[in-house]
Amino acid sequence: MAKIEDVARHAGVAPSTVSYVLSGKRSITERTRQRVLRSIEVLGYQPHAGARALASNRSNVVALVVPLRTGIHVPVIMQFATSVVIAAREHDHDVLLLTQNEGVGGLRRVAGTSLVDAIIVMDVELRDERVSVLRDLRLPSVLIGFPADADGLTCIDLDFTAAGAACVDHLAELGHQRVALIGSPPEVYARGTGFATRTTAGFTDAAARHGIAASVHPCEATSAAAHRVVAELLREHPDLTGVVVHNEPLIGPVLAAFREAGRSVPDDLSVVAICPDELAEHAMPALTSVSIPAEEVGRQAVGLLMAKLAGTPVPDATLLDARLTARDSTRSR
Amino acid sequence: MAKIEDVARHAGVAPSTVSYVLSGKRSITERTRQRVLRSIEVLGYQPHAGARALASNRSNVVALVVPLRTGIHVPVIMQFATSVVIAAREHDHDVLLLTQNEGVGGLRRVAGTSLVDAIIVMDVELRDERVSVLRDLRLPSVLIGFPADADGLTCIDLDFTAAGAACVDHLAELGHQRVALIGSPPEVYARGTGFATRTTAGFTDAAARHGIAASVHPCEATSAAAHRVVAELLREHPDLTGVVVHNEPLIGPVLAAFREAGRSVPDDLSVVAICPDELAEHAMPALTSVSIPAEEVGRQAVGLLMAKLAGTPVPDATLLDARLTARDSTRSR
DNA sequence: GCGCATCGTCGAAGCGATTCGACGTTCGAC
DNA sequence: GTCGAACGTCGAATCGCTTCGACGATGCGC
Repeated sequence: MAKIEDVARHAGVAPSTVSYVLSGKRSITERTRQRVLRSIEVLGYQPHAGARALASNRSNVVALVVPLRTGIHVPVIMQFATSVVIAAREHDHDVLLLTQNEGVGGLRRVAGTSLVDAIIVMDVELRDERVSVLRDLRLPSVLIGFPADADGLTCIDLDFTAAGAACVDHLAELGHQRVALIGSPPEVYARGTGFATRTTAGFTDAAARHGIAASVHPCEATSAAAHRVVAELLREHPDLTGVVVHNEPLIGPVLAAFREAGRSVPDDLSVVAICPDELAEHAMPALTSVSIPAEEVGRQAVGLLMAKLAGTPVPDATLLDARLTARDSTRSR
Repeated sequence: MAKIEDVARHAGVAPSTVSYVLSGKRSITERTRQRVLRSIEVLGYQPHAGARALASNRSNVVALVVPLRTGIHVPVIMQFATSVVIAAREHDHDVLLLTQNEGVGGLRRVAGTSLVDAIIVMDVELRDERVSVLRDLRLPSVLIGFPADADGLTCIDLDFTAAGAACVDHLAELGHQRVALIGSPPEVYARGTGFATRTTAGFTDAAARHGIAASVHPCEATSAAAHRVVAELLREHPDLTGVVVHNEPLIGPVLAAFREAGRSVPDDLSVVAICPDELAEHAMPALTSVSIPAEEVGRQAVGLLMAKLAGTPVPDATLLDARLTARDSTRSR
């Protein structure tokens, strides 16, 4: 493996010059710059990551903590993780994967050993022990989701409150008088996961504002549970005409259950989903939805992190717009 | 941040002694060992990853290349990735996440900069350009899946041939005379992804061996496509009584389609799935299935990698047993 | 009681980059 | 024509750890 010294010798310059060519931190004559680049190419030189990290005090690696809990939709996580990796690469960084189960210790470890320069944490809960650790670590970090006490932390997420409200606004505009929200599994609410409770709040408040009846139904992510909830809804609220589903794996089963119960979407019932766009587009019928912009969140999270690494100040909270796209599952009455 | 020298001073020993306490590469008197450990704890010492990597020529990081293509079931990937991370941590390694889209360049980069010690590649295709690169890199690697030319490489996967066969064996034993396989989307076959073609082969061969009629149906992972395939099956093969589904997202929709077509599972039709156990258990009815042991594959892949890193010889190919679990979706005729 | 392994520890030499101060040139301003 | 600033390059120090050879002390066999 060629080292910087080899490159320097080959190009007839000092090692430091090679370093400056690579980093651009000092000006270099175009002529020697080209010569050095040529040598790098000829020798196939690739700087040693460890040496670089040691000397520069930067590893160019960011940690990504992904959840592995129940009740959260895996494809969304994956989409998000992927976009983080891609965005990080665009900023010349790599991504170290950490799982929830290493917990706080994992954060301390990767920070303490200088393995990573910064941390992204997904699926933050209202009361999250990692939050205080992150605050103590002197590494930049970005949280996906909002803890109860977000002071001094950088957080980003879809504006779920607005998302819940947007669904109701849409249904109210179409003239619906009673709506229901089929939400995340009970354990998710119990954990105090921000996105679930915020959606409910937005949903409930908007319904009140419009003066229409509303109810909230947490639901396990199984086909059986979906059928149960649907049966219950139809039984207890015969006047129900608008349904919001905020639980990705349930979308198919809920639609199927309505169909099997003899209710047609959108003729008898209007359905709005909060889910990634592809999911809404591929459903039958295509669903009116508020999209969960996982990719956008990932990209922006990395952007915030890089800004912090560069010392640029960033906003504490970033809420992404809730955009509702009308498709074929809602209709006015 | 405390360094090894601080620990050494605090414990009254040489830095090298601290290092040996940590690595165990030379014997140390229990008394000084304890003293050093104490100092480490008191000072909260954590070795600098970069310095360690530079000096030892080992980063203690393995790269994991995950696919981000269409037609592969995301939760399975995630399960697998998670188990890799956990297993790696048990061997004191971390995991660097790479995405397919960085391609061969990504492999060259992380290897060339000594960022990682070893590589795990998921979703290997029959003709995969990464394969030759991996062979050239002098880093240990493990492939999940089998390329056409696996010479000199370490591969591991579920024995999909056996899985396809096991499904047919089970149905044949129950007396079924015509079976169909609903498989991955066409593009997956087109790419030459090993697991899809191997399942089909096992399925077809077993059917021939049992002398029963069989057909194979690639299918997009959408509810609409599922309905289409089911309709086609019922129309073209009225004598069909056994169905194998090897396409996770389709399981729900296929069951729903049969139900809507007035066919009961398992009374009219027996269904066997090839999918993770939880999925089979949560379906309605619970599905007889050959499980995809993602976690097991992940753990073993890491095990193989660690063995290679330690210089222990490992088998070129590891095929995990296809275990069929009978549940409520199959019945004899 | 002597010589020889073995054991436990030390010191110093790397590992391969970055970075800072220094130093000779060049160029524009006066 | 001189002076100073800006520019381009170099050399050396440094980052924090591992590892190898050396060396005194200890234990064993004879």
